[in-house]
Amino acid sequence: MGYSQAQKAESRQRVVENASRQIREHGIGALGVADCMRSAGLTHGAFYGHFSSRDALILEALEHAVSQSEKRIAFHATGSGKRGETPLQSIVEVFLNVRHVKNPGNGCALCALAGGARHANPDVRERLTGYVRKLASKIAQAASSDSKDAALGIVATIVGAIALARAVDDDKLAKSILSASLALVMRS
Amino acid sequence: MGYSQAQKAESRQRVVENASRQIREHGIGALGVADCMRSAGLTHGAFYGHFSSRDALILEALEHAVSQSEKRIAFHATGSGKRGETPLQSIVEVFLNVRHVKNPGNGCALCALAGGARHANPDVRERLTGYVRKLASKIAQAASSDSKDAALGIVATIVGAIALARAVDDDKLAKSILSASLALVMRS
DNA sequence: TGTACATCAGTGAACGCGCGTTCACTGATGTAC
DNA sequence: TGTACATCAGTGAACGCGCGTTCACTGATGTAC
Repeated sequence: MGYSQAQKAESRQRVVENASRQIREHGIGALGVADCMRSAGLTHGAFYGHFSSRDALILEALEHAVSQSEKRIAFHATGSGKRGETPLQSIVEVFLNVRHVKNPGNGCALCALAGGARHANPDVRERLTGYVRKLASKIAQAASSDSKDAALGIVATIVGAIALARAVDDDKLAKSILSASLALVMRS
Repeated sequence: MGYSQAQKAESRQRVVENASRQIREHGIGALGVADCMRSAGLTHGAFYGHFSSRDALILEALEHAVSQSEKRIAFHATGSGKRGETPLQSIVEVFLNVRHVKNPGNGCALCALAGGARHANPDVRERLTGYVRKLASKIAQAASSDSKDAALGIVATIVGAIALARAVDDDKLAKSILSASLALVMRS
């Protein structure tokens, strides 16, 4: 039907963004070629004009999600949160809140994918590992007194709290998990 | 070829046990009907003589894994660990060790499945939610001074630490995650 | 500026494969006489 | 105790469906003259 080169770039962008949201929302395994093309207003046949394989899209979608998460953390790590909060509290509360639990598609890629990462491509694991390191480093920086290693414990608590809060079928329990985890992290 | 009733019960048991290991090792989505029958020395056609559907087996396999995990916790919660350890440390170290990270198939069902639970059946989520509550209660009991709510933070840290240590593609980083998480939990 | 044509983004049908499920069949088990 | 037969655990072929991938085709874009 005729499409300009600019439109192709936009299509591709839309597919990657939708896929990035979808892998966080429903998991990597749930990402279907036909689905993600349809959600971008295209038919599945056009897929291989944009990506060499489903795995290639997954890697791009992951990269999109992770780099978006990293940027968000870098922003909040400046301590530009509400007044009266420590930098550590400011950064931790970006993760440990009900909105984040309810919206995995726009949330932290690690929280959404950590549980299934060991069944994923080496490439996927590598990218997530890099993100773990960066996140720990930002948190160590915000806590200033802690070593980078100690920050890994905070990362683990955050990831576990979000995974559990999403797994559980009781909203009240989910909230308790969030607040208990926040308290545990801040008391350390 | 002729099989006794006793043999049928044994077959069923073998299938459930293998499936229980497999969902923890490779995820619920990776459990194939033909695979799990083959691993029990049978062909796929016999499956529906034992279970009404794949989902029914998944639920039984989960039940097997969870109740096994619960029993193990109940045992360690008696404080029968090594001398010189607090009951809390004794129970937490059942989870936070390298052997557990390397052997998901024999490990804690929650640590293995929490990440993917929100994509699972309501039945699966319900069973895991019950396990979260029981685990928190046992940990609160071991820590004695803490409220049951505070124990949820410890559960989150444990689940996150194991998920991360398994996700990451660097063994040294995995060990750091474990020790940092143990330190965080014990310092609380 | 206008015309001819090559390019290429997207379409939609088709292929191959794996997987959950069904089913007709087999043959030892174990009960009835 | 021995024989006849119904039961039923397990076999293996087949079905239907979804999904990743391929491909011949379409028609507007945008370049060459």
